[in-house]
Amino acid sequence: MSEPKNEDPIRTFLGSAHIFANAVAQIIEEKVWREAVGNQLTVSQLKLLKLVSLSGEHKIGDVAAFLGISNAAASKAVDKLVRRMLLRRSEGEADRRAIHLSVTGPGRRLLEAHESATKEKLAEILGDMPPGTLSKLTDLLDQVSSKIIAYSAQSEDICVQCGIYFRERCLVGQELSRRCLYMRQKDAGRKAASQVPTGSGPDS
Amino acid sequence: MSEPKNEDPIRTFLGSAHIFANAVAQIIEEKVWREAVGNQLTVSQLKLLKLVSLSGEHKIGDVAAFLGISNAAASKAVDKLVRRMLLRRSEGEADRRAIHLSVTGPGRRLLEAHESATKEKLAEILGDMPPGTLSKLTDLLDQVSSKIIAYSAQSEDICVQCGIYFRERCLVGQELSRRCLYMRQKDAGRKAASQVPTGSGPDS
DNA sequence: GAAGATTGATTGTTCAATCTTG
DNA sequence: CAAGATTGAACAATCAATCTTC
Repeated sequence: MSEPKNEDPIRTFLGSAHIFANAVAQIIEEKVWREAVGNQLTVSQLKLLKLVSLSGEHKIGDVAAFLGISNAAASKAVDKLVRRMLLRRSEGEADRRAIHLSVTGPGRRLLEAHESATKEKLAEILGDMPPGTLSKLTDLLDQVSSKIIAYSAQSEDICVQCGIYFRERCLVGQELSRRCLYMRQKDAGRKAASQVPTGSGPDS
Repeated sequence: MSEPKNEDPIRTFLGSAHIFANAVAQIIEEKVWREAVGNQLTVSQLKLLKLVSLSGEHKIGDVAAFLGISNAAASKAVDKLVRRMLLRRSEGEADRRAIHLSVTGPGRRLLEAHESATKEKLAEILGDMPPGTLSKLTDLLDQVSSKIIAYSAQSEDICVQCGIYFRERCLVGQELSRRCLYMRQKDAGRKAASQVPTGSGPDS
């Protein structure tokens, strides 16, 4: 509808998807997010910081997979944040090949400021959407994402690229009946916690 | 729904949006598109080629705005495609500061192959969506995109970044009552065509 | 002088190679 | 030898500066 005698609906849909993706990336992430931290951090750095704060310690490879960048890029990004004293890097205890990451005090303060400022802005932008529209849209998006991801990867163990947005009940993961990186991480955390209660693993 | 007692619906929505955007960018564009042309072109190059073929001759600045990259990047990208004989670059007739771009024979053949291969794959991926779902999703996406874009830019004349996906009746542009770059282009083309029928302007 | 396009320096990203630990 | 992390070279993107044409 509203595209009367136009072309391929799939193509039309892709057009909307493209604009939407750009709007989210460029305006919400690039503009809203970065303004919230006074443009002191790039978007990748912000994501990295947030990821570590949410999910506790990580291997570099996991960080890279979550963020959708290469191993090398993740390593260098971590390096930069460590040098700015926002992240702490220590060697793994069990496996000395792996590193452990954690957020420092200043880093955590920066993130908290970011959280509240962003939440406010987003309410301003999307707050007047008809109630239910957003959740309906969320469901539809998840359905389509599942189809697309299912097409590309038959393998079970592929990250769905939730980035910093992982959540407890991820429709995409469910539809694909796939254990994404986040779920794997959680399981590992739970298993470890049952032995040594260090309190790892993201608590939603 | 399906996110029972979970967090902020806006945040949940952003998560889905993120995964969706990644799925479109990485799987549809990066994988499907590039496979369709045998990985001879990068996604940006493909978009550039397609843009020129769809909308006729262009100034570099327009190309950059459509594609969402900087002027400099656009200039260099054009350069590369010209060197590979897929694009033709000639000086503007009226305004010799501007350049005119057109697609060469090989370029057009490459694009046609891409078109049909992509269409086929997409039907395979999304073809079994319940009818109407896609158009409903399209409408919802446009609504949200409008809100986001409206927040960021008060100015009238800003491109909505449709990239190669511009269409005749763009909901986003309508909702914002904004003449996007594409529409400006069309108007200019129509005005010129009424004087000198050179056949410029994209024909849907 | 202003608008358009191009070039140079910097930054960030990837790929391949290397190094270290299991 | 395998898995993980880091480094070096190549490449693309941006910003600032320059050059040409109006």
